[in-house]
Order: sequence, then C-alpha cells, then structure tokens
Amino acid sequence: MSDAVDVIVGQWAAQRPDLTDELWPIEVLARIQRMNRIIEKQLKAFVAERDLEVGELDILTTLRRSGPPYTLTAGALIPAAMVTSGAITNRIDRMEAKGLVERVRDGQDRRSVRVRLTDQGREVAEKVMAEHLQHFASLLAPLDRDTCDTVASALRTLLKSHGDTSIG
Amino acid sequence: MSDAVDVIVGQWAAQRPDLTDELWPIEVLARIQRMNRIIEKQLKAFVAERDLEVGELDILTTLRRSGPPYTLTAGALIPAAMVTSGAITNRIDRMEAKGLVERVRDGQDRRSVRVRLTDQGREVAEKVMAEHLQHFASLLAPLDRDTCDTVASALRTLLKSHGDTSIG
DNA sequence: GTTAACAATCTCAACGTTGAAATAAAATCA
DNA sequence: TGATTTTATTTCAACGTTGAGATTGTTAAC
Repeated sequence: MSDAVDVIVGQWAAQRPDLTDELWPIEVLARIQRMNRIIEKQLKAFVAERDLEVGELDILTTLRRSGPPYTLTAGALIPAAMVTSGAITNRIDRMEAKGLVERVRDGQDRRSVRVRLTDQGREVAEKVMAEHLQHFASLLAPLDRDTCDTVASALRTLLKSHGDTSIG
Repeated sequence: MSDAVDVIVGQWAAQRPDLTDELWPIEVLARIQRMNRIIEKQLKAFVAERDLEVGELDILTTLRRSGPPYTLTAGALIPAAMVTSGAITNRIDRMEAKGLVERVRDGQDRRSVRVRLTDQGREVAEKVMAEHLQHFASLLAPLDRDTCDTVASALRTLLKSHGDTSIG
C-alpha cells in the first residue's frame, strides 16, 4: 500500500521519466517533513490539554533533564531548541508569567541570564514528561523496536553529518 | 559517536532512571524533528537563491507534477501542502503577483478556484526541480541507498498509520 | 421554487519565529 | 587605565501560519 509520498513520486515518474533515478531522496526527506507535521500537530494537541505551548514543553524538559539545580543560561537553550535567541526570550517571558521558570541574573557574568525551573515548573515537568513519553510511544505503535532502532541509527548518522552533535 | 539526541537521552537516563526503558521513542521522533529543522533551513537557503519561499516551491512542484494542464483547485493544494486554507490563499496571492500562477474561476463550480501554472511558472518549476533533487541527494550523502530504502519504508508505514495516504 | 444544509475560498486578528539592530557587560590589548 | 572587540541577551518589525468566521456558490429537501 502507498502513502502520500508514493503518490508524489509516482506523479513525478510519470511527468518526468528522465528524473526517475533521482527521485529517491524524496522518499526519505519528504517523509521526514510530513511526519514532522504530524508530530507537531499531535504535540500541539497534547500540550494544549495541559495549558502549554510546544516551545514551552521544550524548555521545560530541557531544564528538567539538565539536572539540579535545573538551571541553564538562555544561550544554552538556543542550540537545544534549535531556534533563535528571540524565540528563547519570548518563551522565557511567557513561562515566567506562568510561574514555570524564573530569571536569575548571574553574579559572575551579568550579561548572562540563568533560567531556573521553579518548584511548580519542576512538578509540571515530572508529570508531563511521563505522559509525553507514553504519547510518543503511541505514535510509533506500528513499528517494532528493531525497526525503530534502525531508523534511529540512520537518522543519527544523518544528524551528525549536519553537525547536530551537541546541545550546548 | 553521538549526536544531540544521544545527549538528550543520556541526560534523561541519568536524571530519571525509572524512565530508561521508555526513552526509545525519543530516539526516533526527536531525530525526525531535528532533521526536519535542518531540512527546512537548507530548503530556505536553496529557495532564497531563486527568489522563492519554501511554501512557494511546494505549490510550484505540486502543480508541475500534477501534469497538464498544470492546474489544481485551491482545495486540492491543502492536503498536498499539509497547511490550512488561509496559508494556501496567501501563497497563491504571492505567486500570482510574481506571475508564477494564475487564478482561473471554474465555469462549472464558481466556488472553486483553479490555480494554474503560468508558462513562466512552469519554466521555473522545470529548472528548480532538477536542482532541488540534487540538493536533496546531497543532504543524504552519508547514507547508502539500502539504508535510505529501509528508512523510507519504515516512515511509509508510520505515515500510513497516521492517515497520510492521499494528497487530494 | 424556496429554504436549508453544505462546500470552497477568502478574510483577518492573533500568534510564534526570524533576523537584524540595540543594549549592556566582560575580555582583550595597548 | 582606556579603547576595542567580543559575548549574552533583549528588542522589534516583518513574515507566514493558524483558526474562526464571513462570503459566495451549490446541492438537497420539501
């Protein structure tokens, strides 16, 4: 059976037979793009039920998994989230208003802003992360673990080749 | 060697050992998300060199691969692009201003808008698509064809399970 | 043939991100 | 010390998308 990308590739093969041998990258990359849209849509619904935004969940989990004292500089959050500095400032603003994080000026380097999970923020993070993992698992239901491992490994190779090797 | 997602998973395993067995979905889904950001960034640079937007390339290629007369209704473009109707309207507006497409009112159903590639639009599509495929291939350089096929197959299964089986 | 239900597109305000410029602090060097 | 460069964050206008509602046209029911 075919998915939407099979249809796309089939149309190209019919329209431009000369390109048939060069369509294979679409099979991978277009599927990553389409799957990403599905993930984002699912994630949006998931966080909406918990009064969060997708970007806020991102900050929440990044701070939680960094371990005590659940504090990172704004700058460290940029590569972790793969967004620009302006987006991080906005997210912290919103989360600070919600009481999930607080800004702490660094005594050593007053240019830096240390973003710290509040007690409430940590509570939310603990609860949401467990649910988030179950939700994520359900999205992968049709694949067995071996297949997931194979895909993960290939994507790791790809990400490394594009320099996505560190988050700080 | 490890990528950014390995670091993330490692942090979680250290912080929440009780969740260790449930982290595997991250290995796949976080990598899809991060790879998607890289694809989008690459694509943005690619189209910028050609005076296009990513969404415009999407419309351009969708119309081209639909075959003569290179015409689809606005509604048909929605599932193809996986965006909302408002986004399609905006894209068509911009592309019409650039002379890449034209709106043709359907004589049969005057609610419908048929979006047609202009001659210029088709010329751009032909040229850009070949370059686009080469660019896409270069993004997958570190993977061999068998691996690509395996990943594509797994993602196809995933997409089908989420109902992404048709584009119109 | 009129009314109601449905369908396709457009409108528009709200939203989050980008990217460049501004601000402010620290580090480097003369 | 003072001047310059570098670093960290914030600001802000522009941009594209979303999602709800408005608009316009079609189909179905009576």
